[in-house]
Amino acid sequence: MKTRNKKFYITTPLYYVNAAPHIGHSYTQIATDAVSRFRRICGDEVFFMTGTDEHGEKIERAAIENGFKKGEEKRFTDSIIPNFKKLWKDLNIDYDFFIRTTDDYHKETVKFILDKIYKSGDIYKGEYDGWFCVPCEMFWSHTQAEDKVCPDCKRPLNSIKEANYFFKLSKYQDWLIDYIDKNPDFIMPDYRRNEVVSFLKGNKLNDLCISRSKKRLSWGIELPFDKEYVTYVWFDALTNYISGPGVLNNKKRFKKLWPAEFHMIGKDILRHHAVYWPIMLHAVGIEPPRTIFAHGWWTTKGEKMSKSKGNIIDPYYILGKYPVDSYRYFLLKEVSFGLDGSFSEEALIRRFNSDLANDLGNLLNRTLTMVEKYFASKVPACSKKNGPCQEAAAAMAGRIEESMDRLNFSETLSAIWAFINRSNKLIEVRAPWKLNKEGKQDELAQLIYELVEVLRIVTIAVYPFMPASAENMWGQLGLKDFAKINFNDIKKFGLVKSGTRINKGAPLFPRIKQ
RNA sequence: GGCGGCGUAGCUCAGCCGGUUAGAGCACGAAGCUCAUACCUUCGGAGUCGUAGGUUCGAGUCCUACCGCCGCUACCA
Repeated sequence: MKTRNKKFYITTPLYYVNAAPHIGHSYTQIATDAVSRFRRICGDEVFFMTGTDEHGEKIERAAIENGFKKGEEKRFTDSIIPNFKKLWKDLNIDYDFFIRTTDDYHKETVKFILDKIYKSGDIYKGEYDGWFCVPCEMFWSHTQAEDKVCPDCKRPLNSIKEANYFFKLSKYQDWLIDYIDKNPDFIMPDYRRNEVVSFLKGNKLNDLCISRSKKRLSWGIELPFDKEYVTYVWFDALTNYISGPGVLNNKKRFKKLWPAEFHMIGKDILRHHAVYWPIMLHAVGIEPPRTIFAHGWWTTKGEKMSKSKGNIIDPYYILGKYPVDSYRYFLLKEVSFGLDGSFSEEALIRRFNSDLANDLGNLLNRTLTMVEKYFASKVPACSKKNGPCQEAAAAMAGRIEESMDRLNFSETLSAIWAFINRSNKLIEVRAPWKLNKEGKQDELAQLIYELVEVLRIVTIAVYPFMPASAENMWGQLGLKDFAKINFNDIKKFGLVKSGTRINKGAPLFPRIKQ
């Protein structure tokens, strides 16, 4: 187990704001939020940063398409940001800091880093050699355009040679291979690390073109050493991870937060994070982040989601039909984090009904009903406060800590559900309705008290995944100070005071009829 | 083509260094119970563990070949 009560810096990618957020964006956010909430209730000082990537050709073009004039790109991105922020709010994403690559301190940081690398000699002027599609105004590399036609529009390409600035990736290739070898947790899951390693060992790295001529693109951060160019968007965007905490403008905070514990990303942008980014940092003498975790994609009916196929899942469509926590739960439970998953409403409903309604919701409901019927809505007193339930809770706590360190959310949830199901079984075995009939009040009180405690514990355990439902449960149990819940209280038994008046409400997760 | 991975019950998957009758969840069938959201609990069925060989006293578990599927093989966010 990693030590707790520490700072914990975690990031999501900066989302490109040329289109509306989709299921993939929401997946990264929800996963990151679950980790952050877990760490917070463990006592860590969490800094969860997310934000938006706003420079580059595609933004410039999207601005024009949306009726903005050249030079008004920032107004365009300003108009898009609220869509993202609103979705994060609706998904209960509790981030600490929102960074935009158009923020001044960020732009200054990018220039500072570029300047530093330029002066150290790792950026040099060379010649970019590739293809250009005039109608699309798009650059394509030789490997992208093997047929010499535009991969987008299929029209013939023009060969282009242009002076540009390059960053010496190649110089640090051996260093990176060695670093990954010595830090096996740097890239997770391991099958992704293997891919990166085999790529690094099998190819001589080409230097990275980090400039774009203003003749074609002006919407970007100007190179500090040449006014004729702006910065390549990836170089710009990656820098956010250090500009946000304040490498330039808040050195104290930066010093405390860096290195980041996790960069959460989708598998499609692993290369940039696992190769370019650590080399950029190394070139300026900053150590790499601890772990880059690349998660998988959601497919529908076996197909990758894409705009052209028209099979993209809109998070708002789901939120319009199902509770937010059913969506959060589904995404984190359905697959082992890292692998691809198959998304469908049927699967979501199945999970909801069997796990949330039948197992958890029903356990809460039946327990509260018994407190109501047998003890006039007040939690009964009990004499014995340790036993099998406590042991089971402690075992669960260990499994949660272990699996959360590996970001294996589905395993964490399985551990919690084993505890829930154990409790449903306990009710069958002890048959409280029988105890009641037979007038065995002490035994009945003991059992009901244990069940209330179990639910208190479960509430804390599910909180990182389903914060809204946890708050609801906490309230129904008649407990106070929800904001102060603490993971360590999972390991303690007997915290609920006898006499606490429960506050039974509507079923937590009403079954969805198909 | 090269490197890596996968192919186990209807579905989704677990099976670590090879060792008693191959597991889980969901789905399905039966019984029990009544505190509960037609819920919960118990029991049950079915799998030649991709194919063919090999190593071994013994192989989903190691080796070889083949079939099928997937990922990576750079500068596009």
